[in-house]
Amino acid sequence: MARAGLTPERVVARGAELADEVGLERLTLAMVAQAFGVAQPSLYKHVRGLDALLQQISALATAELADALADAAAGRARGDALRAAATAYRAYATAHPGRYAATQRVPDPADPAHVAAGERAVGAIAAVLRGWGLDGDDAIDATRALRSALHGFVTLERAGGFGMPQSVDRSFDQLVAALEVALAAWPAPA
Amino acid sequence: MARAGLTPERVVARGAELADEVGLERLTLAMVAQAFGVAQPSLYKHVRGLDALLQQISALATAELADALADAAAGRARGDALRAAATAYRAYATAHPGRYAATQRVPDPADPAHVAAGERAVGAIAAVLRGWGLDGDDAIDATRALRSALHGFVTLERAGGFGMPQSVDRSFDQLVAALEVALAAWPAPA
DNA sequence: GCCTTTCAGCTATGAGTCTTAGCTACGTGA
DNA sequence: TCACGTAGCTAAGACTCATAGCTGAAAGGC
Repeated sequence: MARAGLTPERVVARGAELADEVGLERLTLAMVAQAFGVAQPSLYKHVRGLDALLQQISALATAELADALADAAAGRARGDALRAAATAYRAYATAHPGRYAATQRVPDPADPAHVAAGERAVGAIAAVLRGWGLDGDDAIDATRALRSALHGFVTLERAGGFGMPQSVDRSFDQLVAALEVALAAWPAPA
Repeated sequence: MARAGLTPERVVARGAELADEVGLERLTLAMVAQAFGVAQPSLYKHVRGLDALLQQISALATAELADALADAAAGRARGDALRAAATAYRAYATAHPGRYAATQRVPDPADPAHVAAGERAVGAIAAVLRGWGLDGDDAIDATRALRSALHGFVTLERAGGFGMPQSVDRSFDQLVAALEVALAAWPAPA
């Protein structure tokens, strides 16, 4: 029997594709194995198990998202950077729902690349805020607010939480515009 | 063998408690059955299956959350109502993580009580916004923004997404204050 | 060119999940 | 008191992840 030529990287990449297609929570080792035309236990030669596979998909996705955010914000400032990064964030979550869901897993401290990717992603958002001169605790608060708004919007959108027929695109534009208003006044008066 | 006295309501209630303890995604029928001292297939006399149980936990939780939001906002207006509702939202998600996760399931159109609970929850948030005189598409956009910010914050918080040591409580207060700023300027200028 | 070693992928197996089928005996209504 | 409905049971099947141990293809040393 000819070898299938599996590698950890290929298994993770295929797993990420399948997660985007069927949803992260429905991803199964049997599915990945079938995609390679291989018996399910064979995957254990390349991945420690389902949980490890999910964690590595998370690492991959976090790195991709960080890159997308950094690319979008590069060469822009203030409102332009905010809009570009927000749009890139939503676009990634929409194009790669399974991967995006995986990014919500906390990085394994034992995986330096994963931890670094997480820091790059948060850093890309924090960098956008630097245009408003925020630092210290204010920058932390604003970063958390921005992440919350974006994450909340894309997950609600994806989950079908916006039932009304009105344009979701318009709502997103308004959300981003509102964020800009809030940032201009940050920190908000008590 | 004495009957255990199961009912659909008791099964759902116990399921919700267990979901809060172990996490919604780890809730298992075997667990619920064990909590009642009953064989696992016995549950099928009261619940159509795991997915139906999760859906009914969702209905229960959505109703509870809607009540909590309505109670918090009752008798308050504008900033007071916003702060009270936001605090109640976060408190519910923190106290009942499993139930809160269940609220993200889209209501089954065939379950009118569930649909109504969802509308009550969204309506409670929309009612808060009425203090700012929003209506039409603006109200929809603002409701979606508010839901996104709150949902995003509590899910990131719960998932351990706020790794920095700075106070999460303070960040939440700042988020709510920023929402108030944004609402005062709604719709934000393009 | 041959032999050895490594290891990728295999089969077999076990524990756990949800789910259905069919039985039994408890509790209730007549 | 008796019959019926049904709550909860056991048994069984299809699926999951995971481990153990085998086999044969590929790669390296001489």
